[in-house]
Amino acid sequence: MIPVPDRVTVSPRPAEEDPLTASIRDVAGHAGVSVGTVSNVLNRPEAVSPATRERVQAAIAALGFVRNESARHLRAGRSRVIGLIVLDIANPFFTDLARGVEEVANAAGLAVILCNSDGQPAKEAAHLEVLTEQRVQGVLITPTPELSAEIDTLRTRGTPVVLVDRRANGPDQCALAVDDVLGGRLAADHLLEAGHERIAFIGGTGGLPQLRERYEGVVAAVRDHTADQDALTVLTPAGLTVAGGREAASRLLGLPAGRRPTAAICANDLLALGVLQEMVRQGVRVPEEFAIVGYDDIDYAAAAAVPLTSVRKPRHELGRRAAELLLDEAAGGDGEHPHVHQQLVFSPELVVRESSTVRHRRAATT
Amino acid sequence: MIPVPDRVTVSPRPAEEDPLTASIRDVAGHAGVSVGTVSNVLNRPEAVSPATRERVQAAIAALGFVRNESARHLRAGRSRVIGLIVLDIANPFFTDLARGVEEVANAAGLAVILCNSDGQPAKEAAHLEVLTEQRVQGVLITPTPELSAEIDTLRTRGTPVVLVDRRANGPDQCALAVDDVLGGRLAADHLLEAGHERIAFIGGTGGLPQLRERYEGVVAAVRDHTADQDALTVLTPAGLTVAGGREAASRLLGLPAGRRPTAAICANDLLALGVLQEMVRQGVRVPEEFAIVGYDDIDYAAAAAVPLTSVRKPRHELGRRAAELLLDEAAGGDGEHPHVHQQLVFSPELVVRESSTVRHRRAATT
DNA sequence: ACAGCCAGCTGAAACGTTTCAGCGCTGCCA
DNA sequence: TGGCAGCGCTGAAACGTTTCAGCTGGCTGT
Repeated sequence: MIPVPDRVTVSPRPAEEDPLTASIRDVAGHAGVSVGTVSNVLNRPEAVSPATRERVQAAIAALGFVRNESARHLRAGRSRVIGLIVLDIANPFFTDLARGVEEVANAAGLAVILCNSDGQPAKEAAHLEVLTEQRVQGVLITPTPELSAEIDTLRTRGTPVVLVDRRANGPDQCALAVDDVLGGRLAADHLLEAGHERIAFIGGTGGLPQLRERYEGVVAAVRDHTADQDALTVLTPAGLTVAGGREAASRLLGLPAGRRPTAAICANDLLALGVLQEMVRQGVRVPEEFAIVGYDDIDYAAAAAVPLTSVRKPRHELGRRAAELLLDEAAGGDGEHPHVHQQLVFSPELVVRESSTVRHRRAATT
Repeated sequence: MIPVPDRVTVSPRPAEEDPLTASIRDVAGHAGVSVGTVSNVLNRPEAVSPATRERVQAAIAALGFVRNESARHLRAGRSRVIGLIVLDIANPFFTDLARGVEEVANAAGLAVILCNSDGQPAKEAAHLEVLTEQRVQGVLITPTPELSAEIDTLRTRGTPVVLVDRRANGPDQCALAVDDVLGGRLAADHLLEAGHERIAFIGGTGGLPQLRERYEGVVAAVRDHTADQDALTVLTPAGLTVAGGREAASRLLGLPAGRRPTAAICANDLLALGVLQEMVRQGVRVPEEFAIVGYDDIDYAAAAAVPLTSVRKPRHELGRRAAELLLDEAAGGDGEHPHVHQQLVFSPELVVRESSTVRHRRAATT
């Protein structure tokens, strides 16, 4: 025998409406309708008669009611948030990318949780954990070198994950990459054609696949051009930062003049800025005595001591398209067609500025 | 007569555990305990016997269970997210600030939703609305010029709002500001003492209070130094960006040589970089023919064509302290003392580099 | 006149947690 | 030996939504 209360009072909160956090129930009470009707006004206004609708809207305004997303999400099963994990929030490449993501997400009514992994797998994992707890609709990530198990875990839970500036391992996931082999080749060809015979690649050969690709492109171009084994010097900086570039440059300057490269290709623009800064500080004239090519073409590349030649990536577009793919995957397609995983590869383009050209061939700055 | 079902089945989900989204109930079933016990393992592990605890933890691992933050928040009444709204995500000043915020928030187990208002009140309002719906624990904001009504609304709801890089209107709220009058004065004094008699202030006199303060500091310093009414020229750039700086510089160069300033104080470093870039492009030597002082001392200031003299603000520290104040306010104090609203004012400091000094007085670059 | 239908609304279940009253058991003390 | 405290656990309410079956009353068509 199940005991049944003879009368159930459904008003645990005081009749007095609490202005701090009015709920849909308070609105219903205030407007003299049921909670279901208030919900309809919010989500399917056309299903409610104009008179009632106005009454409810007046109550909403009077009480300052704002939907509780957590409750909404709990019931509806899907949240209105996406996550974005980048490698270095201080790198303008990623803020430009983030801007593109935010534009698309906001237009779709979604909030973006922007996380910074600083290239550390532990931080990345911690952020993924938080995003999982938040049950985000999807995650955009520029991952650390090893694709972590956490990413797969998230995907098996059914949360879409789109890789950004990184190739997918297989066809079962969306990814947006840039053809960095081409990028490296463009940079090297440019320097080799200008007559440089010894080139440095600053960025190392391991670590991030994006960097390895750039290195491979450089190697291929150099090999096509010369048989000299010493034509290419590789330096691995401490970090992909301005400071890392400065330190690499001073190492270059420590080489005996005969073996010292006359130009450097840097794995990103921050490194290039650091190299430039150190060269100028040591009295080395750029580009006359030393040419520099950067990568990413961040806005500061054009504003540098000597405007930097750089390999441009469509960072804003990368962000926008990534967000669009994520939303499409999260929605299961666009209504007509089911979602199909795409692996997009963008082509970079070389932007020639003064840092790699003799003054009389000076290019117009952007 | 209320109809009563003769038997209520409480198992709407299949007995088969769904690996996609195991709930606390699935874990309880798997471990042979009640949901309350699972919750205790998660939140008060010391209240559960070791044997049971291990059994539950094994079930959690086996099912890949991850807490649902929405449900947790709904019940507990407080979310584990804070919001940060900045004026320009592309400005490194704000990313450094964001980094400081994230450090503190992550250490406290909170996620940060980073929003970009782009200086537009409408975007700011939209972001505040989303953050309200998310029931964030608090909001850090560098607001657009007019403190919007939405901010007050949020505060009356009981959500802490801390103003960042902005003075509070009254003592009833936390705010962290920088003494920008002092900053403007430092910059102007530096140039005046170096012998400059005509100075430009690039940044306008209205708009953001931070900029107005910088302007006031400059005005005060100039007035202390000379009675010449024409000693100060004010330019209002289209935006606080590199492009805005370039455009302002070309306007300066359009002035008749006799009235043209010999130095500029820029309201931020992006403007200063733009001015520098345009000057160099037009063949004006910096600092010999034209001196430049920036503001914020972002990392790129030191890496510029001519390393920029700039007014340094403690951006990382600003972010950290802001987050700490917000957390303290959200927690209602530190346990011993109740929260007291604080209005912190940081002092900026002038970092002299080459852009404002003749070469032989060259300062060491950072 | 009556069946049938529809628009417009109500009321309750369900989402996944946390919290808390309460229950049974063990061991201690009087 | 009986009472009682405390440990470890259970079970259900509650958080604020959305969703959906179902109710009511007015209108239409025959």
